[in-house]
Amino acid sequence: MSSTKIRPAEKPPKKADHRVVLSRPGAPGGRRDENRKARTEALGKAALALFLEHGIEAVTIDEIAHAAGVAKGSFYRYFDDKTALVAWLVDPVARQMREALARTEARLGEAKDRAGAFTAYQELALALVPLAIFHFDVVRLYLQESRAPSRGACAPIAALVQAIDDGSVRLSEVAVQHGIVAVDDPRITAFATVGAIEQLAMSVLRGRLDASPPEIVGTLIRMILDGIGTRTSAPKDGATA
Amino acid sequence: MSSTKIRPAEKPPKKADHRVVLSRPGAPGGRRDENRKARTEALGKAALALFLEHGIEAVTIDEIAHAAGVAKGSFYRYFDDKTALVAWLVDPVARQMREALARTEARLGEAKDRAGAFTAYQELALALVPLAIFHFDVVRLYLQESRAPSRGACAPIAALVQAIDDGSVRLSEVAVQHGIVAVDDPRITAFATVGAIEQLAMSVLRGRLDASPPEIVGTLIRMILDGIGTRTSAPKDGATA
Amino acid sequence: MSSTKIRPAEKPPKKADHRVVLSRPGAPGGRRDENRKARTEALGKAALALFLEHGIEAVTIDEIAHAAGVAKGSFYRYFDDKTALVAWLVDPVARQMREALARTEARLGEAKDRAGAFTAYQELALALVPLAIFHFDVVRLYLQESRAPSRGACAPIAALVQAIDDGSVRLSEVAVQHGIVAVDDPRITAFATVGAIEQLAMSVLRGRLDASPPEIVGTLIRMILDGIGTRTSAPKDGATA
Amino acid sequence: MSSTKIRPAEKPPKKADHRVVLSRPGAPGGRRDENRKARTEALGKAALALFLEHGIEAVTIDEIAHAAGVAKGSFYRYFDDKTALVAWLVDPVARQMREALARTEARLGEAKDRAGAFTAYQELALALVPLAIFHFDVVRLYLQESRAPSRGACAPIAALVQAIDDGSVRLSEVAVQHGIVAVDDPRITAFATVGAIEQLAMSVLRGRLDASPPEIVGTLIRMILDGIGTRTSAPKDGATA
DNA sequence: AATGAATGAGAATTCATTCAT
DNA sequence: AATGAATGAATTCTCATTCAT
Repeated sequence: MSSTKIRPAEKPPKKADHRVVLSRPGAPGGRRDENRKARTEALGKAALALFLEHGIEAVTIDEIAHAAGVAKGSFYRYFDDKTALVAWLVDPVARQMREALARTEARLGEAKDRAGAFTAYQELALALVPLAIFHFDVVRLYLQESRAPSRGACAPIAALVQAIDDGSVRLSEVAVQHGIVAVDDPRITAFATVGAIEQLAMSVLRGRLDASPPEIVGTLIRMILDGIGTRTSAPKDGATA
Repeated sequence: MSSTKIRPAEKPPKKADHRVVLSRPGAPGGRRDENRKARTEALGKAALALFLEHGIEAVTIDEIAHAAGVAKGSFYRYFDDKTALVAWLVDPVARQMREALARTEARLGEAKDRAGAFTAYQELALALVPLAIFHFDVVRLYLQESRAPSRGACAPIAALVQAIDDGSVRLSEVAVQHGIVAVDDPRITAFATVGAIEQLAMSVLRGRLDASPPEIVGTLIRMILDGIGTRTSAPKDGATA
Repeated sequence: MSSTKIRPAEKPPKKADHRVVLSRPGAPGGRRDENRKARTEALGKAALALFLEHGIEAVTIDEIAHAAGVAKGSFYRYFDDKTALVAWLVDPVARQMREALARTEARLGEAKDRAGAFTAYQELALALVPLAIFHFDVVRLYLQESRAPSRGACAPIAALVQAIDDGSVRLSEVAVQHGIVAVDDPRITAFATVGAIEQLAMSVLRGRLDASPPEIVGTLIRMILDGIGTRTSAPKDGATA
Repeated sequence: MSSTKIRPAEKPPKKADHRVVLSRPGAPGGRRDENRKARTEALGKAALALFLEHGIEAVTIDEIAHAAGVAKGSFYRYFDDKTALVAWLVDPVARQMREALARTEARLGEAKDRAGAFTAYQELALALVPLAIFHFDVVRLYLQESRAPSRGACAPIAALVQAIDDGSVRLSEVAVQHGIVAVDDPRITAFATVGAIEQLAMSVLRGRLDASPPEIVGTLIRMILDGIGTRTSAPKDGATA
C-alpha cells in the first residue's frame, strides 16, 4: 500500500536490557554514594506517584525529573530509561513475592494434613502483609498495570504477573496433590482467589469500598475457604483463619 | 525550577464528546451506505486486534488505518479520534451490560426467597453468556484495560468499569436487603465475585487456564455461593446452579 | 446536509495565553543565558523575514526553524507557538506605541491653544520616529497584517490595531474638546490620518514611492493640518511643522 | 542541515492559471446554463461571506461548499481552485476600477484648468459609488486582504491593489503635469488619499465609526482638497464637491 | 556530576484534490 | 452532473535521548 513505517517491533534492547545505572566512582557508602541513593529514591518516589495518577505509559521522563526536582538529563544518570525505573520500583516486591511463593510451596509440599496446609497458607498471608504495607504504592501500581500487554515500560510488571500466576497455580496443584482441597482443576480456585483479592484491593484504593481491612479479609477468607473446602470431607476443624 | 510545560490536563473535549460521525447522504442501504458500514467495521476490527495485542494507548491511528487497508486520513472520516473508536467498540457491550444489570436488580427486588434470588443471578449469567460469545474480543479488551487510569482513549472503558462496579454493588445491596445473603458488607462479596470472574476470564484468554467453561463456571459458582451463603441459615436446597 | 466538522471555532487558548517561555536556570548572563538570547533572536529574526515575505499564516514552524538554523523541536523551547512568537516580535512596538499615545493624550489635555496642540502632536511624531527606525520590519509586518481578521497567530497584531485605533480616536476627541481642531466628527480625521500615514509607509516599503522621508512627512503634515484646520478661525500662525 | 522540504515555491500553475471552469455542454441560456450560473453564484456568495469573516486563506473548500449547500467535489466543477473563485469575485470590480481609472486619466489629460480637473475627479468618484454599492462585500474583501503578500488565493486581490496603485499614481502625475495641483511628488498625495479613504472605509465596516457616509465624504474631501490645493495659487472657486 | 538545550523521529490531524458511484 | 469517499502530503506539537557547558 504505502511505505509508512508500521510497528518498529519494539526498540531493540541496546545492551543489557534496562538496567539501573551502576558502578559509579566514590567509595560505596561514602558521600557520593549517599547522594546517589537519595537521588534515585527521589526519582523513584516521584515516578511512582505520577504512574499511579496517570498510568506508566502516559508519564514522561520530563515529568518525573521535574517532580523529583532534578534535571531531565540527570534522570539518565540513574536509570537507563523508564523501564529500568519501573523494574527498580517493582524489584523488591517481585523478589519477596517470589520468595514467599517458593517458601509456601515448599511448606505445602511438606504438609501432612489439611491443618498443615492452612498453616502454610497462613504463613504466605503473613508474608504478604508487610509487603502490602511497606510497598503499598508499588502494589497499587501492580494492580493498575497488571493486565496491560507487556509493552515497553510495563514489562517488569508483566513479569511479576507471570510469576504470581505461576506461583499460585503451583500452589494449587500441590494442595490438590496432597488432598488438601478437592476441586477438579485447582487453577480455577487459584485464579479466582487472586482475582477476588486484587479486585477488593483495587476497590479500596479507588475509594469504592470503605470497609475495614479486617472485615474485608475476614469476609473474603470465609468466602473462599468455605467455597474451596465445600466438596471436601475434611473436618472443619478450627482452621478458619 | 523552570516553566517547562507539565501535564496539559488532558485535551479539552472539543464539543459533543467523541461521537462516531454518523448519517451521510446516499440512500441508506445503497452502495455508499454499505461501503461505509464495511469500512467502519474494518477499522473497528483492525483496531480491536491491535488494541488487544499492544494495548489501546500504544496503537497509533496510522497502524489502525494501515491494518484496515485505508489511508490514514480516511480514519477521520469514520471516527473523530481513537477515543470515539473505542467508544464505538465498547458501546454495544456497555449497553447490554447495563441493561442486564438493571434487569437483574429488578428481578432481585421481586425475589421472595433464596431460590428466587438464585434464579435472578442465573438469568444475569445467562444474559452475559451471549455477550461474552458475540463480543469476545471486546470483553478481552475490557479486561485488559479496565484497571488503567481513565486516560484519553481508554475513557469509554473506564466508564464501563464504573457502570459494572455500580451495578454489582447495587445488586449486592438488594440481595442483602432481602435477606438472601448474609454478609456484613455486601460490596465485599460483590467486588470479590467480579474480581474472581474477571481473573478467570483473563487466565483463559491468556492461555493459562484450559479448563472447560462449564467446569470453570461450576466451580466458581459453588465457590461463591457457598461462600456467600455460609452465614445464612437458609436451607441448602438444590440451589447449586 | 452532513455532520462534517465545520469551523472548530479557533483553538481554545490552553492556559496563560501564549507566553514566551521565560526564566531558565543557568547563571543569568552566563553562557547558557547568552545562547538562549541569541537563539531567541535568531528565531525571531528569521521568522520576521519570512512573515514579511509570505505572510504570517503562510509560514510554517518548520520554515522558521530551518531559517534560524535550529531543529524544529527547538522552536518550541523558545516559543509556545507561532502566536507567541508574533507577540514577542510585536510587543516592544506595542508597548511604546501605547505609551506614546497615552503621553500625547495627556499633553493634549494640558494644551492651552492651537500651538500647544501642535507641540503635542509633534512630540508624538518624534516618539514614533525611533520606533519606525529601530523596529522597521515589525512596523512593516504590522502594516501588512493589520487588516486581516484576527485569526490565530495574527491576534497580537489585531490587538495592536485596536490599541492604535482607540488611541487615535481619543486623541481626536481631546483635540476637539479643546477647540484645537474643528470638525464634526473627530474620528473621521483621525482615521483618515492614520490611513494616509499607513498607506504612505506601505508604498515606500513596497518600493512604489521613492520620495525622501522628510518630503513625505512635510507634504503629509501640510495636507492634513491644513485640511483639519480648515474650518477653524484660528490664526494660521507659523505653526506648520 | 536536514533534508526537510522547505518552501515548495508556490504550486506550479498547472495549466492556464486558475480559471473558472468554462465550456460545459448545454445551450448557453438553457436550463443547464442557468443552473450552472445559480450554483456558481451560490458558491461565490457563500465564499465571500466566509472570506470576510475568517480571511481568505483560513477558509477551506469544504466550508465553502458546505455553506453553499453543494458537495465538496462539485466545487471543482465550477472553479479550478480557491484562487479562481477569488478571481471570479474580484473580477467585475477590478474591470470597472481599471476602466474608471483609465477614463479619469483621459479626462484629466484633456482638462484645461483646475475646474476641469475637479470635474474629472468627480466623475471618478461617481463611477466608484455604484461599485461600492453593488459590490460592497468585494470592496470589504479587498480592503481586508489588500496588504497581505500576494500568496496563493489572494493573488487576484494583489493584482487589483497593483492596478489601483498604478492608476492613482498616473492620475497624480497627470494632475501635476497640468498644474492642477501643486505638490512636489504627486504620488505622495495620491497614496495618502487612497490610504485615508481605505482606512475610513475599514473603520465603518468594523463598526468603529458610525458617522453618516455624506459626513465622512464631506470631511474627507475638504481635508484632502484643501490639503492638496494649499500651495496652489488657484482660486478657491466653488470647487468643493 | 548536574543541567537543560538540541535534536529529530514520530503522532495526530487537516485539507486540497481526485475518483468511484 | 452531483456527490461525498479516499488519499496522502503537509503541518503542528511531543518526547526520548544525547551532549555541550
